[in-house]
Amino acid sequence: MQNTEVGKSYLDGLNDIQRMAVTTINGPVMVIAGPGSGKTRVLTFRIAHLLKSGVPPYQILALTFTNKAAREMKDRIETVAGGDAYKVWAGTFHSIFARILRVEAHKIGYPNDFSIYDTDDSKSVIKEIIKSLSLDPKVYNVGAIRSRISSAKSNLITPKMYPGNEELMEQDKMNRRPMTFKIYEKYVAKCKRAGAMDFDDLLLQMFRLLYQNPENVRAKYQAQFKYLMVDEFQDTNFLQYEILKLFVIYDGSEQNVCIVGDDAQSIYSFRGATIENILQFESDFPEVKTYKLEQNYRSTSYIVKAANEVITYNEKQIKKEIWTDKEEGHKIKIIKGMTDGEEGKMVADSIIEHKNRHSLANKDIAILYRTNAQSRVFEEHLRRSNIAYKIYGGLSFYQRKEIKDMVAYMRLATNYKDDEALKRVINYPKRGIGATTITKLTDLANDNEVSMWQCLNQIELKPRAKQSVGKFISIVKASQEKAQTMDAYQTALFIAKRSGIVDGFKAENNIEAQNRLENINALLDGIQEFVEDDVLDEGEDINKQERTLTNFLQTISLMTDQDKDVDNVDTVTLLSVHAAKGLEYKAVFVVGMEENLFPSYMSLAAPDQLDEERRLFYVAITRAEEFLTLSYANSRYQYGQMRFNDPSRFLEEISDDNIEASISITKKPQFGTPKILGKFKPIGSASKQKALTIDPKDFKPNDKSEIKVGQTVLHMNFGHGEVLSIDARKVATIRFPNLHENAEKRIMLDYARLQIVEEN
DNA sequence: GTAGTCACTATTTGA
DNA sequence: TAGTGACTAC
Repeated sequence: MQNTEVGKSYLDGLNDIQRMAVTTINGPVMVIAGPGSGKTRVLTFRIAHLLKSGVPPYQILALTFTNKAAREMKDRIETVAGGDAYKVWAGTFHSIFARILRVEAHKIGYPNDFSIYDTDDSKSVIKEIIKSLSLDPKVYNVGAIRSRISSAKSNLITPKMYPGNEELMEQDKMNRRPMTFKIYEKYVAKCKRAGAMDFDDLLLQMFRLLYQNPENVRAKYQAQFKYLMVDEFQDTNFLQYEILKLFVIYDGSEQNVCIVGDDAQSIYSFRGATIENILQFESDFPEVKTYKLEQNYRSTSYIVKAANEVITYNEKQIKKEIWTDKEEGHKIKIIKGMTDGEEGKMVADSIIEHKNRHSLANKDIAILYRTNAQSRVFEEHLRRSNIAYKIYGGLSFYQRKEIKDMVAYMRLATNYKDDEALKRVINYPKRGIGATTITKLTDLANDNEVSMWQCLNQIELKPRAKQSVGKFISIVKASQEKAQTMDAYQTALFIAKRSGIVDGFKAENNIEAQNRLENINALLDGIQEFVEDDVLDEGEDINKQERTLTNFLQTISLMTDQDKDVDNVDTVTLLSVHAAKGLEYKAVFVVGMEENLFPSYMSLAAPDQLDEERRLFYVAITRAEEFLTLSYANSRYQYGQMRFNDPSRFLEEISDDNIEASISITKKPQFGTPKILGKFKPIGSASKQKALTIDPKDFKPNDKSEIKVGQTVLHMNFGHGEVLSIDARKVATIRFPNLHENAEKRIMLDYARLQIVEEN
């Protein structure tokens, strides 16, 4: 195809290197894209360019890591290319593969309606296995085993191969978990029996599907996907790369594959991502053309310089230096607090200052931290300063109990073998099926190596239990029938009623039940929307598959809370550095810049991991467009006790030229100062401060006997609240206006620490 | 079978 | 500290 035939206007906005990366569409291409270098632009324009060059959209496969990135890409392609751009196969690895597996799964022995097990489901399965093998659950830590299994899968090590791998076996022995291989074996068998795939399976089974079916499957998809693109390639693991190769490397392949990534932003090695893939790519595709995008369009020069300085401390890296032609801008600010509380206050104050002085909106501002647990202090001070904020991370909608319960019923309706779903709701709402019955059931299922559902009719039970089980069976059967005859919304509505979940909440009739009910309604609304989307037709996304219940379940299980629609409320954003990747803000606060925290203490021993922390810091600072503030505290509460940390080594890696002069870093820790925190604080100053902030040292809880109805009290976490009632068991209902609208909490006076602020 | 209590433990990131 | 899971008492 000649460029001249193609409308050129969209290429005009690109710099030379970007344009090369966009227009080199034949053969393998590698784009190393520094932060803010227009990576997404290149990807989308490249796809647009393919389309305009006459490539049919369904021949293009673009893989990303997050739904958000995929959606953004799709939206932008449509703007640039229009037409049937939505037919491009763009999505996350997991969602694209799930989509293919829905069609092909039966060829590798799974039902096409397979369930998708989330992390909780996997853990629950593993837990049961550990128990059944009579292993000590303290030694055999569920989380550790799960990640062990996950990484085995990601490296294509099957349960059969595992015991033969000396390195793995040796590691397990050292960790006193020599039976890990056995758990792995049972885990895989159990998931298979349940007709379920976990997240890793979506990749692994995709690989198996292609690998084992060279003629009738692999060839088909090789022929279909003529142009492949992978975003954030540095985050791919071994398995993902192997799948990519199955798509691209074969006799007669044109090898039109383009990977985009930045080794300096590789921050997911803990979950199996390996930079090796980038190096490997160069040797697997010797013809590769490499383009380095080094011009940064995002940040002002002090920030760019600081980023470059920091990253040079890492030894392993693809040589590159980002640069900008933007003005120098503002130097980087460093804030130091005595305590984490003070750090929070200072950051909140600084945010106000930024807003006033530089007329920034809330949404221009983000607070980035290493661990989600750090968000609390900042929430508190933002709330006190009346700054609207939102937090990424934490419990997402689909992780709420009532939602998971509903989803479990829906899963059973589409895949009766789904043991995890069955266990979740067999006695929910309570219908008198107790531990004894469930144990019998699991034992029988395990002994016969079938799903629990298949045993339901066969276990011998006392009449009462039998009746209860019968009730459950009839609910599920009825739901299954509905699922086959009605649409997803009708089915869900039916389940909500027939299961008794809705009635249960209605009967409870308190605020919490009310909330849960609302959540269920929100879920139902969501399903309805999902169903009706179909009617709109000429839709936008490729996930416009049939609007079945199965597909709805798939969509939500692959969704994360970062996929929540970003509503247009003007709020400050609080999020972990990991979650911030790919985002940008005018003003960024990177907080908790302390040794043992950032870098995390888990990383200090291993140089590799320390490098990853540094890349993480690199990602953090390059999120900032104009203002970058780094903060730390001399002491902070961690795990319920006061800890003292040195300022982060990363702070010293930025040269003074780029840092605002007024504050210099205390290089030596000052252990002496905060030792006797709060003990001798004059009483007068306490009341003055308390309206703005709760410092632990100003918090003087009253005895539970003094708490009375009508008082205004102060709670360390929830702030001010009004005591509405106290019942006989000394449980107080307190309304905390600061939490969210009319949030009422039931607080046990025996345990809570409350300070009386006003008598009434 | 359930609710309530107690003790323990985990402390990183997330699809 | 807070969240969870096991245990105990009804």
